[in-house]
Amino acid sequence: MTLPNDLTLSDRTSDALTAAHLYYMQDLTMDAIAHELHTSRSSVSRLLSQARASGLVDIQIRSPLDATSNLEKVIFDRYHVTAHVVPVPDHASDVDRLDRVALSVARILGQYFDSNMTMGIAWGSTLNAISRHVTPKRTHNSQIVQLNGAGNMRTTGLDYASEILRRFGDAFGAHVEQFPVPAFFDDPATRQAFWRERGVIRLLQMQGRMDVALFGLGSPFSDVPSHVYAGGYLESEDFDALGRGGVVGDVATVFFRADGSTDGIPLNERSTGPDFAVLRRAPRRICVVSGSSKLASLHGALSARLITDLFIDEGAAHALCDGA
Amino acid sequence: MTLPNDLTLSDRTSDALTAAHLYYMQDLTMDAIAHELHTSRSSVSRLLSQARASGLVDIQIRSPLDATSNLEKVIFDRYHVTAHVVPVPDHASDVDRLDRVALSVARILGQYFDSNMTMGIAWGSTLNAISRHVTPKRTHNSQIVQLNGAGNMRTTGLDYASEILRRFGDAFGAHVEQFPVPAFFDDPATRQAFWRERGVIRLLQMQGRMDVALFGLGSPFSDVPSHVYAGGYLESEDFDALGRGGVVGDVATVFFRADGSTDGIPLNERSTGPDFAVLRRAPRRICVVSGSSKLASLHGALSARLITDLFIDEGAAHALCDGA
DNA sequence: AAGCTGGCTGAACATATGTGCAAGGAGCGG
DNA sequence: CCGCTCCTTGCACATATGTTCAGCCAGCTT
Repeated sequence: MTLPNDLTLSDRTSDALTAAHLYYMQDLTMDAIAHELHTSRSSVSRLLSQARASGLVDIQIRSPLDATSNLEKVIFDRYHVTAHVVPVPDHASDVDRLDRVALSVARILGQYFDSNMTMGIAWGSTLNAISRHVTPKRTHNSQIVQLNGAGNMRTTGLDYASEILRRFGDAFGAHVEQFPVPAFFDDPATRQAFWRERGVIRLLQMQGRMDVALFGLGSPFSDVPSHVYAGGYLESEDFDALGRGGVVGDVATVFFRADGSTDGIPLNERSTGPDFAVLRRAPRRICVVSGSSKLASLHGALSARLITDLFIDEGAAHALCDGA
Repeated sequence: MTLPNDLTLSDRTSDALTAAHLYYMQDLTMDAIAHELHTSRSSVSRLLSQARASGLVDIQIRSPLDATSNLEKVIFDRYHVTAHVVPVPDHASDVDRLDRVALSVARILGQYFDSNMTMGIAWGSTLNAISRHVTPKRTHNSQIVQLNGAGNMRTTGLDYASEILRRFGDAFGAHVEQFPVPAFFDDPATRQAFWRERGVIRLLQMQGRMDVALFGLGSPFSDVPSHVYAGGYLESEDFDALGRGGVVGDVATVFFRADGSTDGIPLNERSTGPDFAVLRRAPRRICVVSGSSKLASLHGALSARLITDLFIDEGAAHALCDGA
């Protein structure tokens, strides 16, 4: 029994690691582990929880060809996008769907993000849900950058967006770069002026260097409007203009039509989200969708080639495949 | 006995995959999953067992720096070998140790072996124990090749060795190449003759192309003699000769001294195991050791530079570090 | 068709695991 | 030194999971 307390790791983490090894690699019962670690069974249970929650234990599903993979294959063939279909029962509510897709994304995200990488992150109910579950993974010299501003007439949006960003930053040990601007400027000229600020330029350059982008979809005219549309960011006249312009959705507050085009949509001139050309520079662009109400929006985003990896609930995936 | 799963996946496997996803990715309880899959909770329990046993679910421990890693670091610094120290309680019996180390190796082996690879495998109690637990992993165009013959005066050894090989082959979907010769020829000349046979040459060439070699250690003069020394492979005169020659152990029935040298050991002329020069050609050479009685043998194997990756129980690891 | 076999199922039971809670201990500021 | 907070622990109980067993069904033989 050596007790040398080494500088690197706390006793607790070390015990958690040993416990995890004994439990997952050697199939001991918690009782047996408790005995080996000279502690109580409950403590072992807690150690293991911690080990899982802190990402010490990494559980993956190796999917050779599963039920959902038929859908995944169809989607790939049709849209050239790597799909991850999340099984969800038909009767699940929209909130359920969102939560369950988000949990799956949160669990798997570590496989996409690593040291020395930059990840761009949007905000909204989808990202919020994901952020609450991200499985931690230690990385070095990596960065999280906010894709679009979150302020509006009533709030700076900092509380909401920065909380989301912070959760990702904590989980990956990454530096977080916030974007403290409103979601939309009132005047396009203000935006242009801002965009000449050195601090802003630095952030935009960072967006240009993204390795991974993570975003949900906005869907203005569906039964379940997204955060942007319900949060007081848009005036009713803006809303009307979107309708007239044939807009079907947005990614990071940049709006697009069914064919994926963004030109001539006035609101985009005032938006702080990244031009799609910038977004498309990221080699991996992960889009998370739950609920069939976002289908029109999804079609648009696919046309705009915004997506390389799609996480989607089973129902919506079916709708996507059947629909077109 | 047939493994039909090609394009279509059996319902059962498909369900297992879905269940695994729901259980491990979405944290549903088995009860909830049973409900979604329209089956009973017990069936879900069984599905999940199957999913784990068949390698559909892959659980890894991401070890940043754990308790055992002190030892691992010391071993690396001193011997330039990547060590995996398996935690085992001090009071564990030798059988326990072997089993637990073997289980750990079996679980992690899939990380070393992949499609289009060739793995060389020895036989003995260690390999036998490992073979009983290998976690399956689907690979293509990969091969398992037997390192040394297993026959002796009484038996062809095929039952024993081929059973071990078969288990690995099944687990990885790999082609198995057996080596149907005795462990030791009676006359060196017979061996030389055999080695000119085309079939044997093919097998030896295969050994020369190994990507991974997996072996335990023999230890002739310890309290717990290894399979080779107790199985009727050696005459007592052979045994005496080993003692006089300063032999401390063997790998795949090729004997070596404390300094790692093999020259001038008569028995090696009759052995069917691979020359160490051949063995060392494999980029990864995984040695599995349990129990401190193999320490002398281990030192010799380290001197001979036979090992790149070492799996060892905690007690033996301590002894290794304290000893020298 | 009857009889057999082997594999699968869910109910009931046996274990194993998760959690609320009260108690104890370390750190800290009076 | 006290009294406070915050964190940890193990117990006891509540849940969740694993396993046994009898019954069922499909496929096959007679």
